[in-house]
Amino acid sequence: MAGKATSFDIAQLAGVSQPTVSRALRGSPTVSEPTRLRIEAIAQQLNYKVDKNASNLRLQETRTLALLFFEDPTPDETGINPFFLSMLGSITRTCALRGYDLLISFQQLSANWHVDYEDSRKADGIILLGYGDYELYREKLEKLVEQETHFVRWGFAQEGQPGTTIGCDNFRGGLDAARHLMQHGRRRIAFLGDASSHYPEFQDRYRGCCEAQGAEGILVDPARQVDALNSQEAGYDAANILVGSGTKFDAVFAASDTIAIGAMKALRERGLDIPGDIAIVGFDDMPAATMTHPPLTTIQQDYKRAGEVLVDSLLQQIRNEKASTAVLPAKLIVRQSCGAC
Amino acid sequence: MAGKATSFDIAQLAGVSQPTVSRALRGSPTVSEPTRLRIEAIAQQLNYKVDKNASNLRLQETRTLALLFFEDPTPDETGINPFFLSMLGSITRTCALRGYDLLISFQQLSANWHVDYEDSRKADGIILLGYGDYELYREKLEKLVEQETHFVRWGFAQEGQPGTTIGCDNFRGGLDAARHLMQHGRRRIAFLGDASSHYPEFQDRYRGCCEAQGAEGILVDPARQVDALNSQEAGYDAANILVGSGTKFDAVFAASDTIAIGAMKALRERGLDIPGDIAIVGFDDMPAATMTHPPLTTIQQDYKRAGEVLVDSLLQQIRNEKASTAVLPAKLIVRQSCGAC
DNA sequence: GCGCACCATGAATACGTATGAGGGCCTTGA
DNA sequence: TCAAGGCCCTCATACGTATTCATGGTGCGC
Repeated sequence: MAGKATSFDIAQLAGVSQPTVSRALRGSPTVSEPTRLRIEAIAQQLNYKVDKNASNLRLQETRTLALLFFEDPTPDETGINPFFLSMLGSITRTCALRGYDLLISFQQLSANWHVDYEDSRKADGIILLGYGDYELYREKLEKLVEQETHFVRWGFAQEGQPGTTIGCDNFRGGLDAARHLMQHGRRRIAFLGDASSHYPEFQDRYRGCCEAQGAEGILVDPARQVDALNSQEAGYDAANILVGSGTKFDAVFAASDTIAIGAMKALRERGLDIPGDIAIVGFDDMPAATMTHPPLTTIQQDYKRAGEVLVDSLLQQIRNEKASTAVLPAKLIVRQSCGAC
Repeated sequence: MAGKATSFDIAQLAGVSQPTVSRALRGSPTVSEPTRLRIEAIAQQLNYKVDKNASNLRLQETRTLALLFFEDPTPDETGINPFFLSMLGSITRTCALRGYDLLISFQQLSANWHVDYEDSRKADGIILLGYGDYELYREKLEKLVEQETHFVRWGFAQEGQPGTTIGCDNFRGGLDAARHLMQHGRRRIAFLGDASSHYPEFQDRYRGCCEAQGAEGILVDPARQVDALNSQEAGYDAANILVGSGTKFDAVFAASDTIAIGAMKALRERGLDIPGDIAIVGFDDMPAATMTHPPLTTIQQDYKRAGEVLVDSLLQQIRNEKASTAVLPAKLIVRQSCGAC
């Protein structure tokens, strides 16, 4: 037997026709029990596996999802958001459970990769994972919708957005972070992170932070907000700018753990004690948050649940069911950088 | 035009036959220039993409590689080795450059996933990434070889191993780590990590460490080696055992950064100063190594190059060329935990 | 003006699977 | 004994592409 076994090979050995083999292996009730067992035995013996290409061609589906990581600044492999990497495990596992394979890529969204994948029938749908300037890729999303591509996106969820979005409750996360800091006596909370509408996740976190302070009667000082993109360097620079400006603050709420880690380095270099002088809270609960010194108090995004919801929502779309947009809860994880322990 | 455009649709619009369309789009020289241009224009206008399933079926190849993460202990998504995640970026990028897609999975190696993937023609070859008890999966590898599956593995490279392996120079890495510690006055180097043949990477690192000490006339005390699997908890426990045993040591060489981070926590809790009392060197240079306090001196594995070599070696095999086994250099990255700065 | 070579294209077919339509054969009931 | 009906299977075909072989037309040389 040269090459891989086909359903014809099995048919010949079993003394039946090829269609009977196909039906037997798919569990069709029109094949009699003994015939089915005989075919299954031969298939196993030949180590037969259904040829996915042929099967997919016939069925007009791929049983494969595509995952696209994109990051707005240079998509250097070092720059992959660790939070997304954590989510990757959950996504692959969920795909496997649902009987789907996962194709993965780190291309830029600006390439027309997304169009290719579904059109060329490599995948039945696409999962988009990325931070970045929302305005820049909004029109890409609109094009996807227009072409009726099945996709879900991880990010901030808002009315009137193109496509289906799954995200966490950034506003509530910011609210909880600020509340927690205030409960431990901090009254001057600085925010490190871009608060413009181009980075809506960060903006929502900042809004929650402001809301919590307002509820306590604290007037939010805009000077305590310093823009920062999502990198350690940006956090480092932002913290230095903040200290250098002379603005008084006794706590930092960083828009991400990555920013927080950079900020901690800068604060420590300036001789400030964490959490003695400055309490600090991050966002994401990435793995490295437990390894900082002191361990970082942060707002946890449930990456495990997020992966499941992303996959299931996408599969709903593929089955032409109504895809559910969802907002997942964010949870405060208290460690030591906030001074609560 | 219902559904996606096919080559027949284009043929009709261009007033030619389907084979001509196929030839034109693949750049066959037997199609005249004007015809080709006309066809290309129509294809673009219809947003035509070659159906991969049909194409692959016809060509009997998939232009896809499969990546399998496996970890010997419970493959919990939290437990994914960060070093492998770093490599992922490089692998996907290299695949993209070579015109291949990447399928990904976190299954256990014990499932017969690996067999499925190539047999069911979902992928032309497999990349295996995993740490763990080598003896346990050796027979799996032998089975892969027997079935003539194309695969490459990241890990320790040794004569007589089944299949093709790409790895880094663990022995040399261990040697350099110990030398560096000795150059800064440390004479009693402890090793945290399993040194049995079940974990050959760790064993090689330990061997290098011993060799370096021997060259300086230092008698290696076996009491300074404590077994540890690759986790923070294991590092934490091992360091506690070491301290508790009363064995004297002034430096720790950890078999991985993860172990080192756990050990640092334990040492600090015992009131030991790093690097004042104990110098410490890790292995891997995972992203978190820069975030520890103090930043961790470590042996860097070049994940970027590793990803390229893995992909290219696998592609060589697929083209039936002789696949090259390679050992990549390991490089000492000096930070502050070793007391050199 | 005829034959030959050559070029561009069309016709036919294969890749391996899945399914609707149809056909034997056996059972059952009158 | 024969018709009806159910069961199990085969026949034919479709999915969309890529290639081999065949064909028609053109130009060139003698």
